[in-house]
Amino acid sequence: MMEKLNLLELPGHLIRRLQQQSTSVFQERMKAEGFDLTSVQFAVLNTLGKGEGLDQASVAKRIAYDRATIGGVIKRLEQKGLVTRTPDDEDRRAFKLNLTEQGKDQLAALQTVVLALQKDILSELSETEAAMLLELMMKAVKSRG
Amino acid sequence: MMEKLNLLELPGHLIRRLQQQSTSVFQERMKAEGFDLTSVQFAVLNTLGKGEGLDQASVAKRIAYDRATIGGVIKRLEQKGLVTRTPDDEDRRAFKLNLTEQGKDQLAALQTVVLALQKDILSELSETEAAMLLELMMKAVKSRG
DNA sequence: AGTATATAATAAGTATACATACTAAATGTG
DNA sequence: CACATTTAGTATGTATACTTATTATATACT
Repeated sequence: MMEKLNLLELPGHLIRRLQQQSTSVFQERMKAEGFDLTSVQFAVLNTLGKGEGLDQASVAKRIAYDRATIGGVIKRLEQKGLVTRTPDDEDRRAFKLNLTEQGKDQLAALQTVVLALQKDILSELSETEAAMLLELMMKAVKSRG
Repeated sequence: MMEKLNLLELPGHLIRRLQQQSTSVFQERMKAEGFDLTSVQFAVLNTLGKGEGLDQASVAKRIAYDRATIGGVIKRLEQKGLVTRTPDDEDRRAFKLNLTEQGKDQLAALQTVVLALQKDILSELSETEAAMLLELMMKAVKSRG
């Protein structure tokens, strides 16, 4: 008689729970501060913050998403008036992405909020433990970039 | 001039990347072994493995999902012929969930595969490091159960 | 018993997340 | 230049993941 795995102690389950906690904290904090942005949307906004006129594929590569998902995210950011899409003269398949003034303002205002909220995600850990976890996660993530 | 956050070193990003890696490894391995199940579907199957005749809400609570999501997952498991839903005589709102013979077989066959694949998720880490990461993740996850 | 509250499941809506396929355009090679 | 391959973006389809609302049923309380 095969014993069932104790799922709750396996890496896969714990990682998912942590991700769940992470997005949950992000959403609550953002809402509390009066912003209407998901973590993915913020990630894209932040990536566009340097004003390099990246295209969608480049953004996707930088933050490790697939093109299809990022396409949708950018569409929503455009609808919110935070991002503009301009046809790229040098590559007629692509669009150059840039923040609107409103997008820049939001991004600036968000820096403090997002930085602070990151600590809440790991609020159960001490400073040392959190640092250790970050270290291990960075090593564990195969950066296939 | 506000410096943009280096997203790539924040907990939120690393956790998401790890989750991405986790589900990716899970899917590849399952496919390679000839199974057609997602990690969530396996989690539900494994939870039902004890044969307690749990209902959807109980399953959801155990593995920390919301009811709506689990509803869909179970529907798909039912369509695959792995799970049965029987009206609960004691609570006419609920359904008792049980594995079919095929479900039990799959679950048994999956134990080794899933256990093995968990190591691949953290293949960049040494045994000691992986253990440490697990430890920290368990502590970091607020088990609001 | 009658009523307020809580709960199980579903429905509807939004937002990821990714695979696959397709179109248009760019690039590499002979 | 002709042709094969690659790439940018979109479309389609499937599967989470969660919120809010709704319906039916239970439970608690008066």
